[in-house]
Amino acid sequence: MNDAKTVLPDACTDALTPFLRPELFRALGDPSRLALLARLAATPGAQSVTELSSCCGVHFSGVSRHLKILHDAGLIDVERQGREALYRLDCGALALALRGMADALEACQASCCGPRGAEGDCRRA
Amino acid sequence: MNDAKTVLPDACTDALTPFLRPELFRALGDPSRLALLARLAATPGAQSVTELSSCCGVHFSGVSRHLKILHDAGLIDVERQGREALYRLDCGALALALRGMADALEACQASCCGPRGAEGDCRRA
DNA sequence: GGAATATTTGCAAACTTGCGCAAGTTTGCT
DNA sequence: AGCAAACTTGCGCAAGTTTGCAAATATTCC
Repeated sequence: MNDAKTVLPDACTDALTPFLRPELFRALGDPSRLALLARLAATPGAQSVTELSSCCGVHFSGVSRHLKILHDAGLIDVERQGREALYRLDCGALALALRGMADALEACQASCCGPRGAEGDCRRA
Repeated sequence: MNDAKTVLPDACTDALTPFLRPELFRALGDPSRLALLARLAATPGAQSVTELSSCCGVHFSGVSRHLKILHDAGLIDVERQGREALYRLDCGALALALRGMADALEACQASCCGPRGAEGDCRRA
């Protein structure tokens, strides 16, 4: 085994790093929050906390907290209207985060393995 | 306020659901595990637990556990070789999961908002 | 002002997670 | 067989999460 593996310090890692956001994935890592996102995605227009409470079997106070977490992660927008808080999915932000990471990863693989899949090819053993 | 919001039961949700995997995002929701993934992505070839231990300041027993979590989520492959366990990123699986969710989300938005951005348009308030 | 509605927040209970250490397992080497 | 190397797993601890209930905080409507 090579005693000094070549860890590329270059473009590869630099491009990937900004997409490695634990809080974002943590926000996505809970069933109730995923249900909320699905509901937000599947319903036209913005929805209130009480409306959203019906989608996962969680008390509305819990839903309020979940929505805050999603909002803090930049995944949903709030608009206060009277005594309601209307939430809507920021589809673009989420899609960008996910695709950005996918793209960066693949670029990384491509760059570290070399174009001809030589020597230490990472792709499909 | 409409008392009965139209929650689309159709293609939209059905296409999104398979990508809503909490364990997957949970696996991605930890800094040490993200560091491991970055390392795996930036280094050609497979790497052993001990090698990987140097990338996040975590005891190798912890790294072993992290790798198991990533593996269970389908993000990395293991190959046992003698007394070593060689891990490599399953870049395709990860990229597919991320892009799949991004695509499904956007399809969802497009379908639930109608093509002309009528009435309850979800896109950019 | 007072009642009703909508949401947030404090609190406590149950549970999960991340961590290091030590012990166990498997494999290779002499 | 004996020993070392590489990894996994059980244990305990500290810290963090999720959840419901109840109280606090707006906001609207008489």
